[in-house]
Amino acid sequence: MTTLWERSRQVAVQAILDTAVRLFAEQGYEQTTIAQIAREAGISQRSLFRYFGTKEDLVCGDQEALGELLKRTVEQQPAGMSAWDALRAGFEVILTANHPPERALELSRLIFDTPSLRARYVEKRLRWQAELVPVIRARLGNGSGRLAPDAQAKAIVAAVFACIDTATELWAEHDGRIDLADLYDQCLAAVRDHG
Amino acid sequence: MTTLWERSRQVAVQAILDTAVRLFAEQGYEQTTIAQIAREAGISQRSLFRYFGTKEDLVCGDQEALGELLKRTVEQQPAGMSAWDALRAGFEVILTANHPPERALELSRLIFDTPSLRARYVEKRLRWQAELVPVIRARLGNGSGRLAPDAQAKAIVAAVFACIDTATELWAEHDGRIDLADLYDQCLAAVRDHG
DNA sequence: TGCCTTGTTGGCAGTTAATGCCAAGTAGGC
DNA sequence: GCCTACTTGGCATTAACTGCCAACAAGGCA
Repeated sequence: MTTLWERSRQVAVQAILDTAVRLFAEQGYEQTTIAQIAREAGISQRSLFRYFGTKEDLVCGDQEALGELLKRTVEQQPAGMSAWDALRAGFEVILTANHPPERALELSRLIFDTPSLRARYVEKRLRWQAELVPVIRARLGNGSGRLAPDAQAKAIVAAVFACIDTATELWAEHDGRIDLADLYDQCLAAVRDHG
Repeated sequence: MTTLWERSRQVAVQAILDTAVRLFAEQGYEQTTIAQIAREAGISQRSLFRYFGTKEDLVCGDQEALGELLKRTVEQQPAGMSAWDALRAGFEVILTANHPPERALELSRLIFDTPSLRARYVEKRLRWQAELVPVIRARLGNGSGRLAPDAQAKAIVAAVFACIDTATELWAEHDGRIDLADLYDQCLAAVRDHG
């Protein structure tokens, strides 16, 4: 354990993150400069960029870790489970592993209200999607469609993420008062149920 | 008609676009600077930014026009047609209105391979989605789901775009040898058909 | 305890995309 | 031919990044 270095790093990261989120909420994302965040967090601009490669990572940074968790969770679902149910189980785990709802709400609003942030957020999610495709592909019965199983998996994963995204947006719009998992189920039903 | 201005503008835009796409293909997007494009297209950097607000617009620029066309097309579908079919009709019109397939393929590859470009592309598509939601909402039968019709429309539009995106990516991966509309139908079937 | 290796920090200069401003030029109406 | 309207290009500036280097702190080792 590289104890002190490790620990002071954690402290610095948290301080930067808190400062950044506060300033973004107060002044808006575009109006807040890296210089200001660094100044108020008591760190040099250069070091801030070492912790967070880009300004967007201050908001979307921990997505990397969640993506890994999501993939592992989906993989570990019982073999008989359908692709849809496995993905839904993964989504559920992410929900509980996420920030406290108060901050998650704040971050979601920030992301959905700031085009460049939303774009970056979607881009990170696209990487999750790519990693999930082989996992889902393994779960598909092989007689079900004309489409190559790989493409079929791609479409299913993309649709699930579209529902996750839509549900999250609705959730943020309603200030978190509606259960996110419920919203997801309803979005999926709107897409998959005919008639 | 503001003839000469209008015409020379068209010429300039086309020259810039050709130069840019060529350089992007040769050296990659990130490695090509605005200064180089301006120099080789014989225009000042300042004017280039007047024609195309951002570097990304050199690739994703004409999306604006397509979004407008998409919305109008979907609106004009017969009243009895389902939301899904209306969206599919819109998609089909866009396909025919797009660039010649050779260039469309090149642009698609560029977009899918360049994270910052893909982010911007997604951002534009999200704007199309937002504009389509009220149009689709008007087309929904009101007894079909627990979800508020607005949310239902949002989910459907998001899912359709997920399929469009997936189909386009597959199409680019197969060098345009598979029909894009077919791919779309198959993606949608993979998502909507149960069993 | 005192050194030495190793990894961290901060400042500085430089690059690139993007924006505002102003002076110079050019098309088109009179 | 002149005047107005609009466009163009150069200049300065900002903000996000990146590379480089010198100062420094942590932890191991004698």
